[in-house]
Amino acid sequence: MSGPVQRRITIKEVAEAAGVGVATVSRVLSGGSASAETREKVLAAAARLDYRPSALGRNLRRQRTGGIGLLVPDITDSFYARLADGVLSCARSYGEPVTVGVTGDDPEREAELIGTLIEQSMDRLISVPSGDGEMWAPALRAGLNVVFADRRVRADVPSVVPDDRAGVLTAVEYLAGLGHRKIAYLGRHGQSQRVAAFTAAIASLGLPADRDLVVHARSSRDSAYAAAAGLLQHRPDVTAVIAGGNVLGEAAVLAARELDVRIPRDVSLIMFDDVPWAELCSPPLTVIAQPAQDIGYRAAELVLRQGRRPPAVTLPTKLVVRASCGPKVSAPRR
Amino acid sequence: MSGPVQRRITIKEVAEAAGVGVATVSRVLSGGSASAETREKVLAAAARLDYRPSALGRNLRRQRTGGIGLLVPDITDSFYARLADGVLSCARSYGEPVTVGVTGDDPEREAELIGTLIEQSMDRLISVPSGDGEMWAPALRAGLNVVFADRRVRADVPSVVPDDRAGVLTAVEYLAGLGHRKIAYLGRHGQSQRVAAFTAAIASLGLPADRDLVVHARSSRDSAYAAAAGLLQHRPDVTAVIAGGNVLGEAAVLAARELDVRIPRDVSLIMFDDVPWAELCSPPLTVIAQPAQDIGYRAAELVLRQGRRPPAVTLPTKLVVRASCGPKVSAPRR
DNA sequence: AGAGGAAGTGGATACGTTTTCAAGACTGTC
DNA sequence: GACAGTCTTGAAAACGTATCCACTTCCTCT
Repeated sequence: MSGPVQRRITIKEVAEAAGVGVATVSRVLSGGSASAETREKVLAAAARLDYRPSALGRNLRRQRTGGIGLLVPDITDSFYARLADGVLSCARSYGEPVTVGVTGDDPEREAELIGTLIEQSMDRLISVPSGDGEMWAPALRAGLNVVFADRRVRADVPSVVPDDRAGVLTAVEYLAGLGHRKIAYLGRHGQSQRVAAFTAAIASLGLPADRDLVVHARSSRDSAYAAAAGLLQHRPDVTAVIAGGNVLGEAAVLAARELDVRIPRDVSLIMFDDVPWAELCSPPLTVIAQPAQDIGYRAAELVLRQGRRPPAVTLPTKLVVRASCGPKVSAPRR
Repeated sequence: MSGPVQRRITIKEVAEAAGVGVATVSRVLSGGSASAETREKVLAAAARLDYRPSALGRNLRRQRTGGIGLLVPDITDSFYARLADGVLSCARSYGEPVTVGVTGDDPEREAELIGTLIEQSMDRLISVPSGDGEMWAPALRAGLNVVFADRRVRADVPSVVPDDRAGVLTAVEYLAGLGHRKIAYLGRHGQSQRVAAFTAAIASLGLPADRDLVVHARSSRDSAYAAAAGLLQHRPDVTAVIAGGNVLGEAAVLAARELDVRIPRDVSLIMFDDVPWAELCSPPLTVIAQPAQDIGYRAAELVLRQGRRPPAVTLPTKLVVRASCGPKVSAPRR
């Protein structure tokens, strides 16, 4: 039914049509030097034949595939979707295709995806690393151009991260200012940086340290809900919680509602990451806004620019006060 | 500073190490016939050298790049993010990398991205088409394996779409049942299918037809807000609106709040696409749930299976009643 | 035992490009 | 007018793989 597929035009045919050698065509098309007359002829022939250079041939010759590999834990998470959008936006202005992989915060899956990308000879990679980044050693040894986003787990890899320390500190200070002393942190695996910032903030403000006040969830929504519900249920003494991401925050609101814990009367909630629905939520959520898109964009810039690269760039976060935090009530909730 | 990058192992070296010819190595590794003894030797040598076949060489030889190209209007939109997640999930089980492009619902950008992917010799493409799909003609002529997702704009391209007709009809019937007669549709460009279903549903229920009751927005959040606000402001007679997607719904809630239009007292709202925050919203949003992830997964299956492909698969939608719709009040809002 | 066939194997080729290299054409200077 | 220098050009090699084809070996059937 469908017509005969038309064979692809090669550089050889263009050369023939223009009456020059293939080398000349290649040079003209990649901006090398050539006489005005030849350039004219080649360009005309290429246009006439609608020639499109094959990335396959070029890549094999150059021993590297263009484009960028991007590894995120969960593309369904608004934060990573925005991060990806930033990467895609930057890559588009360079005309570079982006190959996306979802790690699910699983180091094993991440290693597997790295393998696939190496097989493709992708030499530029942006990743939100899952574990401690040890699986990156072979990739780095192979000369890959790697940039980490959102998390900084290796000193030898340039990273673009939000200012976790300042963000967490702001949140903790804000809650402490409202009288809260038992503050819990609801995080996901892989956020070691942020957890460290949390315990440091707690300590610096002289609040009681309690390891059980940091709870971890996997990347799935179910896991987030379970963690949030568990926290709310088993620790009636906590009066404020910081959710380490928008799906954690969503889970916290849901769990609170289910358990009949009122926000902010019974517990105050601060969510990391400002998402459009935070304002629509009931109550509107106080958040630590993170420049997700910028993180992606800057990471892409870093990985595309060949020049010397700064070891790390940290982007500011911002506290956006809405209505999910209130003063601590004296009576502990039942 | 960084150690010497280690050169890549080639099939030639494996052949040498195994004491066989390159052809044999290739055959063994791609599952061709070989004696048990040779297979053993080759596999051992490959493992010992940690050989990874180069996708570059293979692709050039095969005249096709593996992997899937995926084109979505906006990866930031939860619907398309979930759709992409479905594609990625299916592709992963086949070990195929996925290259993602963002079209912004702009046919020109879409054409540009198609060009980039053709240049990469990608021969499998999944797209949420932006316009009427005319820019796909060259790609199809080039023999590309294309599947449309979410929208069906060409009969000669297999498509995986939600059941727009049934979904819209359900929504309109539900609203009509509550007494609403002036129902507006807030859509985005590219959703011709759904708009047609809307006008058809309106007609089939004997409601007054009014072309101005369907309003269009571009893919950006700003545009969505402007469209929603405009509709709410200029048409005080509409008592119910159907938002054709989650960002439209979000914009409608925001605009209503800004304009002091109460939901559902002043206007009822049904949103296409069930998102986690719909339940968290105030009021919780009544929605038409769409199987976004399934759409992506099925599309990926279709594009990966070489066999005969059905012209179209339609996935069911579901009305989820929450609290954003109420009976029509007799007095028109001011 | 000889013929016929099947199965295993490796050399050679092609995929489309970029880049090197040497040769040719041309310009300017002494 | 000869020579050094610059600029332009095309033939050829290389990138790593899959596949064609011819060759050898081994088995089976007459």
